[in-house]
Amino acid sequence: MEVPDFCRRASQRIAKKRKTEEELDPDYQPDTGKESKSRVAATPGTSRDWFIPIPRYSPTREVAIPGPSRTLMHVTATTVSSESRMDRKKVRRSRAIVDDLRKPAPGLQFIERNEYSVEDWKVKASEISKNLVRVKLENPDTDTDGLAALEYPIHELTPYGSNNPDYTEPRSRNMELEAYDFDFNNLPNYVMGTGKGTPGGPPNWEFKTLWNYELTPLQPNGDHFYDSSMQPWNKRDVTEPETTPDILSIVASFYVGCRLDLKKIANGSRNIEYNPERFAPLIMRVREPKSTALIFGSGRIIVAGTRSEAECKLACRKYTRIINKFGHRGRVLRFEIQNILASCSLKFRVRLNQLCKNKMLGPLSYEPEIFPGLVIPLEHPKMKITVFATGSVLMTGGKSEADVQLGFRKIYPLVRMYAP
DNA sequence: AGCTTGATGCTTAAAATAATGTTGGTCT
DNA sequence: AGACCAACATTATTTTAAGCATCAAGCT
Repeated sequence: MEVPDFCRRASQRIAKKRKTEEELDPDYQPDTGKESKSRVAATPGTSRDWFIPIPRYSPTREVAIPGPSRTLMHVTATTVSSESRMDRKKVRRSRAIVDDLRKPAPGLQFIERNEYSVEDWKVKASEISKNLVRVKLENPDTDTDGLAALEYPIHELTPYGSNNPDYTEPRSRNMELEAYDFDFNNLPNYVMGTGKGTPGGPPNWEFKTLWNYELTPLQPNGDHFYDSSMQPWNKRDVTEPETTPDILSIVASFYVGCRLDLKKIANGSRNIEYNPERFAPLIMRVREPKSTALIFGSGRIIVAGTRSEAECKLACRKYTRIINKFGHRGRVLRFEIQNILASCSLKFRVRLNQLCKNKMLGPLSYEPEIFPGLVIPLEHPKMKITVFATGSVLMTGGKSEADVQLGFRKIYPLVRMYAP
């Protein structure tokens, strides 16, 4: 049997590692691989001298799944919910095992055993984008759910909704879940912006317009998605938001201008953690302003946890002063705010299952079984905003307080449309 | 035994940092 | 078969949201 190239290299590495470990420890017992789930069991009847390592994650690739329905699919990887830290580590390594299915790889178990037909995989959740539906699958071999997400053309799927006798309610408490609805043609379409948007095309819209008018989704009308004689919105002013976002944490970085002796600092100061084998930098905390710093030997320092730009700068000066007590001559150089996290409550609930179908901001990922929030990416200012069904909003990635306010004002009219 | 309750820890996002580890590809 | 390289993961810090799993403790 021809051994795939990546398997050959893997067995080489193992042999090399075993050799060095044997040199260090004469009583060394090689790992049999029985315990490790990150390894895929070798095909029955073949030698166990090499194992099949899981191919690396590849964003998308067309693969043919062997089995009764040899459907062409795009394969993407996804994360797994509710796994322990170690399990997640294993799962990450075992993501996208179908990556190389299309290549002739005679040693790969899942081709030979013909077990990976679409019918054999348990459908866990789905997400609609364009005319493809994403389905998360459960892999019977690795005992991990959500191992891979496959994208099927919709017309090749059996409807998996309430009409299906096998249908079970998702275990999520969020009963707004409509991800099991595969009927793409009946997705609601919204007319937005100036009202001159091309039917079927991307809506032509501006935030300014959104801000001025509360938009109302129009009902599909025959072959067209909306009736052109109708006004695309109700001319009603959107009320000003009742709240503004509060800054929860700022992450900033700066450079002290010289290399630092972390051992010396660790031995002489309080409120520090230093375990270079576990994590390279020294972790230092001060009470006022309440913050934490990661101090690297290169002289770069990351300060996290402050609640305003002014507090953050003050904390940076404080850490520099502490460091200078140990013989360094540092200054605050190249200070830069890297990330601001802010939150606020909208005071109304948001229908996330409808919001995620809005095409205004591109494809939005919403998988309530994995995480109950809907993440909306913003380009200007570049940040990500997570909206929860309860109306809580989290904003991450902002570079300044002004960014946060601007981002919130941009997103508010959009989520306002989806209030009950 | 089976239930409820509370605590804990994980999921998502962002960002910098940097040594070390892993993995697949290419070349000799 | 082995060297080498590129690219990425991992380790940790901060902070919150809501949902879920998994514990322990207490009660019936």
